[in-house]
Amino acid sequence: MTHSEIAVLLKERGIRATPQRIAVYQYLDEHRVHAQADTIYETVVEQYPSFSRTTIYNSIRALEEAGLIRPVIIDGTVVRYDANTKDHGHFKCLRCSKVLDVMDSPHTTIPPSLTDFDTKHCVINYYGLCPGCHEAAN
Amino acid sequence: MTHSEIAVLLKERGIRATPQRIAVYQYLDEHRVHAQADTIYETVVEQYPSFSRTTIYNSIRALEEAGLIRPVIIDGTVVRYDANTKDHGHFKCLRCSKVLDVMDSPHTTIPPSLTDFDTKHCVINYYGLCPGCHEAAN
DNA sequence: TTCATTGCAAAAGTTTTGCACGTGC
DNA sequence: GCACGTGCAAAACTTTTGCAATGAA
Repeated sequence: MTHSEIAVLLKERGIRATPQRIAVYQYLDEHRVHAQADTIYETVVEQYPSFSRTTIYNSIRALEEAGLIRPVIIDGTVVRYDANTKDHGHFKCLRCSKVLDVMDSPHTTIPPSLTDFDTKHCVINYYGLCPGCHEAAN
Repeated sequence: MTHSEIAVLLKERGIRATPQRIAVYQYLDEHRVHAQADTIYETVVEQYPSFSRTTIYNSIRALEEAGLIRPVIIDGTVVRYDANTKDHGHFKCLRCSKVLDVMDSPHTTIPPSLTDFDTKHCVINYYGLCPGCHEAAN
């Protein structure tokens, strides 16, 4: 996606299209690796040397509130981000720590115990060994 | 559970029964609130004033490796712990941040895209408003 | 007795905050 | 032009590490 296409997207969602927000969104859209804030920072700062970590966090929050990116909570202690906003699950390899998308995770129904709750969404995380690590472990 | 019952449990699982580990396990067993490390610390330090934060983290790791407690990853940036080791899901209220057990979450099957993976386990997290917060929001 | 565990202090890693300056619309 | 966003520095918060002293088995 070009900068101007992303700018249109941001304005459609009601947020200002600053170069920093565009760079963060572009990074996440092109690198589907579920990066954490500091990884995004290290890449985009090469392009915009004045970029600060504060701005990464600000931009992430703005994009998240606008519904353009989603947090991926699968690893204690860090929040990763994903530009894939379709409902999907994640797999985390317990050996190499890679986080992969699981696009065909089952559609779950709301369990009876949550009938009085206003459940907005549901996420499924899988943990185990990826094919490469599984082989290496033998 | 008494201290000596917990001591037996720890030894059965092959780890030393120190007073600190017993206190951490007892806290988690009695307070099913999915506490994070520092919350456990603040409570048990009243009982054992010499208790340090390092020991909380050490004890948690030992109990987790022994399979007596489980991490609950539902909230970015912090790891919570649960003495309920039966397979179950969690619900997080987006307003009051409370984390509740969901004992009747569906049993999910491994999706086709993970057939070459060695999937050890799977967790389901629900996000939304709890009954109290849902009512308060109207 | 012996080796695992504890507790202190210090550091590392991630995220937040306050405030002056800059900029998109 | 004005409100919103950025960038710096400093702080807050969670977790990890090194090491000497302690204690469970």
